[in-house]
Amino acid sequence: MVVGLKMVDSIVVKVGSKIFSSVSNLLKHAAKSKNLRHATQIHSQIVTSNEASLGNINSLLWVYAKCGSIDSTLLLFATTPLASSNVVSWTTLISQLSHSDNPSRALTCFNRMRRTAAVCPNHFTFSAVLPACAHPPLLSHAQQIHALLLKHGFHSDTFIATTLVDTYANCASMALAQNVFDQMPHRNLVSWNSLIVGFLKNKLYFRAIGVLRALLQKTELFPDQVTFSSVLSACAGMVELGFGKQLHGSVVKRALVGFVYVKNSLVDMYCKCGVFQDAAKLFCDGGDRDVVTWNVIIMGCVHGLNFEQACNFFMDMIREGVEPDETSYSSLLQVSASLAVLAQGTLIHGRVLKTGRLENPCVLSSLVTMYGKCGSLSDAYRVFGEAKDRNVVCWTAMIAVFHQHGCGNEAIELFEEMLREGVVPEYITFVSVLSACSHTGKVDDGFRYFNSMANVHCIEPGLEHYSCMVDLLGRVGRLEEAWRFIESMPVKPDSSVWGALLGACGKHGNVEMGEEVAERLFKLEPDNPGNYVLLSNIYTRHGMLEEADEVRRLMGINGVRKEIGCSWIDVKNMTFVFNADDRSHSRTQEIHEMLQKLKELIKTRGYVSEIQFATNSVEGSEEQSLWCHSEKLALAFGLLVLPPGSPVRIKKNLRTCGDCHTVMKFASEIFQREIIVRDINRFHRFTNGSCSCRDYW
DNA sequence: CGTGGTTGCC
Repeated sequence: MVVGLKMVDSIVVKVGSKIFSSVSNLLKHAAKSKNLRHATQIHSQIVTSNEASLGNINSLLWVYAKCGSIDSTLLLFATTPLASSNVVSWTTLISQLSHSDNPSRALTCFNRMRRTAAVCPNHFTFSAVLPACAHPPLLSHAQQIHALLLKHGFHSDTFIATTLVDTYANCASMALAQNVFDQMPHRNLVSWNSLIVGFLKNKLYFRAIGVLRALLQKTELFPDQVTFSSVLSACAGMVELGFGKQLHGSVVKRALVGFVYVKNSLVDMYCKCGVFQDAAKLFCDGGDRDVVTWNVIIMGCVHGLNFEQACNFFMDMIREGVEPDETSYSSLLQVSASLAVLAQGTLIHGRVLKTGRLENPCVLSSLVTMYGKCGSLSDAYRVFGEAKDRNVVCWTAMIAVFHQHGCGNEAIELFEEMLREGVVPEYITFVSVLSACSHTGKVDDGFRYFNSMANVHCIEPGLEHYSCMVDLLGRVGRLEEAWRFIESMPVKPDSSVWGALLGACGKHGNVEMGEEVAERLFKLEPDNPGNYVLLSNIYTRHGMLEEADEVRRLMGINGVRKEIGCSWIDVKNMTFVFNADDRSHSRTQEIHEMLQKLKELIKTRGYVSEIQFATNSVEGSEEQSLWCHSEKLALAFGLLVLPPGSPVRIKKNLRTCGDCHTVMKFASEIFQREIIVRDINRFHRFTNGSCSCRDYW
């Protein structure tokens, strides 16, 4: 805090209780406190007292850099001719620009320095400018600077060559990085670590481990905490528990577990490898923890679907006085989304706003997804629409939300808008877009987008995309084409691809193909009850009851059980859970009376029970078993206890059944209620007798 | 040179 500025012969300033008598001390203090106001005061004093020596100007440039004020730096530079002929001044400017939001200005400056000012770069200049090209689109600039530093003879400088390895790695050019590394006459541990980190950043985990092996075999160097936190991260990426445990041993032996970076990597490695107990043991070892340690363990819970435990850790974290950061909020939003608890999600949204964290792209995308998964399309779209910066993940999230809510056309329109805005789509974006095409029956558009993946966007389609295409063809009944499409795939079809085709066979009642596809699926995933149910339903619909029974027997032989249908509904602050055939609720009597009344009402309007959905029931009692489905029980309860006119929100653990879907449509009209059913993969919003999914799910 | 992170088909 500047208490007073007093001019004597030289500058004397009282800062707090300390007296500073030289410009250089003043500047040091300003740099340390990052006080921009203080710096500008010194600036004007330097100018008025004629102390604008090159040394002072360069120090001041450095202080402005510390304060992060690019405008001040540029102004000082422009108004001081002395600086424009000095390599230190230029280097300070370039370094600051390299680390700014728009690093390409550092390159412009670098070129101006050489061409216009004819100042020769030194090795500080090279290490300042290289980070400015550390992005894939700027690879050619990195190569130009590489050529230049070869000309200046700096390539054998260990520090510069290491910076170059890092730069090429950040340009996603590991071949070039490796080449520079191989030609280095001397390598220190930082050089080795840079190469490891490079492979790590480019997800070439196996190569990162390979570099560690070479480091151990070929050199006398000792890997340090940076080495270990990086290779552990590679193990986490590979889900390689065996080697990860070995590394843990080395970490203990070398007494590096006290470094919080190393510990965090270890905890994360155990979480990602699915051994949460080992992660928790390490987490609780009494050593240092920081916000990342907490985030890692919280994400570990989310990964293991232990949502309640994730919330408990989050509360412990706050109790221990650790301030949650963007990652913490993003994880908690994922919890709210997974549990579809809108109230909790909204609470976190408020907290995010209060702490000014909506700018963060991860938080933003998680928030959009949370509202989507909690059933509020309008809130998701509002958050998306009001966002300032939207990256491809955020767009992808919104596209997916539209799709989950049955708005396939809107999803596709949004994708087109995204392309018009110049946002580059990625792998997952196409999963949602192709699914949207499938659900809206847009076969030609689907193929156009599918082909554009490789041809326009350089994305190799994966199994997820192939499944979408099979679904796309299968849904509109082009089953033979779908089969041929599978045969033409360059990769081996997996259960998701065959599963899409079996679903289509079910929808279109193709017994022969269904049998053939189901046989493959029974081999690929004998434990998945869905395939048995689908085939059995195909048989039932064709009156092939013996064959249907045979499939049920096969299920028994293979020890596969159909998951019990379960629906739940929130009333005030209580959650009421209904299993199929549930008679445990105290108001069961009223619930069944309500259902009986509903059945009679809708029968007069043309409802015929769709008994093919009555699986697992004794012949003759199919209709009765249909009316004991969990979502119907939850609906009846909701109609009984919720105030008239308020929406009925039901969540279900499985796909909703066709008969229930029909009943919900009728009920929404008769009771003039909005009924929202979230099943395992989408939302059904019933209003006035129709569903948002347009009966296509 | 270093830990954690957002989005998905069915």
